[in-house]
Amino acid sequence: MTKLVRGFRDILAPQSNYFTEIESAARRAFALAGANEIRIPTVELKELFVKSTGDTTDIVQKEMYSFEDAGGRVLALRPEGTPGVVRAYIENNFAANSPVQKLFYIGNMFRAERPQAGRYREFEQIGFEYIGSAAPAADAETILILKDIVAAFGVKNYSVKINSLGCPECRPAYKQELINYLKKDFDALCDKCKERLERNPLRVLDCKICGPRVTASAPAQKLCAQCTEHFEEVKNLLDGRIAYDVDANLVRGLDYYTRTVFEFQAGASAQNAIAGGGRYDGLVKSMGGPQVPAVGFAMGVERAVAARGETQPARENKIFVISLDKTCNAKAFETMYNLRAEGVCADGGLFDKNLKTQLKAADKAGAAYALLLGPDELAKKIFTLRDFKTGSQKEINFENIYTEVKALI
RNA sequence: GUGGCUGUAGCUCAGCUGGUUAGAGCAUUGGUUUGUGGAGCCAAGGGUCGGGGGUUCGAAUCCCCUCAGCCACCCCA
Repeated sequence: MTKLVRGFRDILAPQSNYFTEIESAARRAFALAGANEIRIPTVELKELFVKSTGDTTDIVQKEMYSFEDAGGRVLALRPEGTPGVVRAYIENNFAANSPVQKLFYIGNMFRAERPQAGRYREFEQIGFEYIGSAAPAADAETILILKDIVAAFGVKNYSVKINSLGCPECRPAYKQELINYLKKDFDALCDKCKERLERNPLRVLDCKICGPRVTASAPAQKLCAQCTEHFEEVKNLLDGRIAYDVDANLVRGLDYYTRTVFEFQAGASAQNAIAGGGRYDGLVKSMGGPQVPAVGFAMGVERAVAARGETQPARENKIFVISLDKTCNAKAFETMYNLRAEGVCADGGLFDKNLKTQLKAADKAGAAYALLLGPDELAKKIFTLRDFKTGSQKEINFENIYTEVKALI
C-alpha cells in the first residue's frame, strides 16, 4: 500500500488535541495583546526566501522544497513564516496606513532536513511579528507574549536565553575583529568553521567544536552606544517578569536578525529549541519596503507539545446513549440528537450491540454518564441514567430529560 | 546531508549458534443461559517476520541493496 512520505506524519488524538490546546492558548494571548491573525500562502516564489531568510543559511541552501510550476515559476514551500508576513506587509502597503502591526500566524512549514524526533519535514509554527516599532518595549512584549503562551499551555521546565547581535553600525566592525582574531589560529578551526569564517563568523561562536575553545579568548561583542542602551532597556523591562539568561554565544541562524535575539529551550533531546526569534530592523527595507523596524518569534508546536508531555484528560461531560431493544432505538436516537441541540455532548448510538458492549464503549469513550433506554423504561416513559463515577443510577421522566441532563453537565 | 543503532500481529516485545503449520501480554471481535462498564471467565480473528535480491536442501535468523524510524552530528522551531 501507499505509505507516508518520509518526515511527514499523521497526528492522531490525543496529540491532535494538544495542538488545538496550544493554538487556543496562543490565540487568547494574541487577542489580549491586540494582535491580528494573518493567513499567508503555503507557497511563495523561491526568491522570497532566498532574499529574506538568507542565501547563506542552511534553510535556503539545502532544506527548501522548491519546484517549478506549469508556468515556469520557481516556487517553494515556505520553510518559515516571517518572509511571507513581511512580503504581505509591504504588498498591502501597511506602512502608509497603519505602520505598526502586530500580526500572528499559525501554519505548517516545510524543511527537507533529515527527520529525527522533534524534527519533521512538515511542522507547525505559531508565529508573531511586531512590525513598525523600534522600541525596546516591543522586544520585551514579544518575548513576554511568547512566555505567556508557553506557560498557559503548561510547559514547565523551560529556559530563556537572550542576546544582542548589534546593528549595522556596530556589527560589521565586530565581525571584522572576530575574523581577524580567528584567522590568527585558522588551522585550529574545524572544517565547517573554516568555511563559515568569512561568510558568517558569528556562527563559529555557536559551533559545538570550536565554540567552547574560542569564546573564552575571542573579542567580546562590542555594541554601539545605541544598541547597548536598547539591550539594557529590554532587560529592564523583562526583569521580574521572566527568568532569563544572557548568552553571548546565542547566534540565530537566520541572516536577518539584528539587536535582540532569544530562544526558549526545553526538553532533553538535541532539538530543544521550542521557540526562537529576534529583531530584524533591516528586513522590510531589504525586501523592497520602507525602513521599518520589526521583532518577532516563531514557536515549534510539536516541540512545545513534546516538552509539555501528555496530559490526563478529565472524564468528559459526555453522555452516552444506550438502547437495549429495537423498540427503543427511535426514542434513544431522538434523545441523543436533541441533547446535542441542547448543547450537551451526546455520544453512543451503538444500538445493535448488547448492553455490556455498549457500556464498555461508553467507558472507553470517557463518558461521564450513560443514558439507558430499554423496554422497561419505555413502558414507564423514563430513562435510567447511570453515573460512571459513582456507579449509581436514577430514573428520569421523558419530559424532564433535557433539563435534568443539562443541570448535571 | 554524514555516521551509528533498529525494523517480528493494532501496541510492547520473545523467537538460543539458520531446521517442520512464527509465539506471549495488552488491544480488538464474539460468547459468558434472561438488561449493567472501569485487569471475571471462555473462544476467535489478525503477521507473505519493512520491501527486494542473494547464499543454502532449508532463512524471521547469514550477506547485499532499498525503504522507514530512532540517536548523534548538522541545523533550527
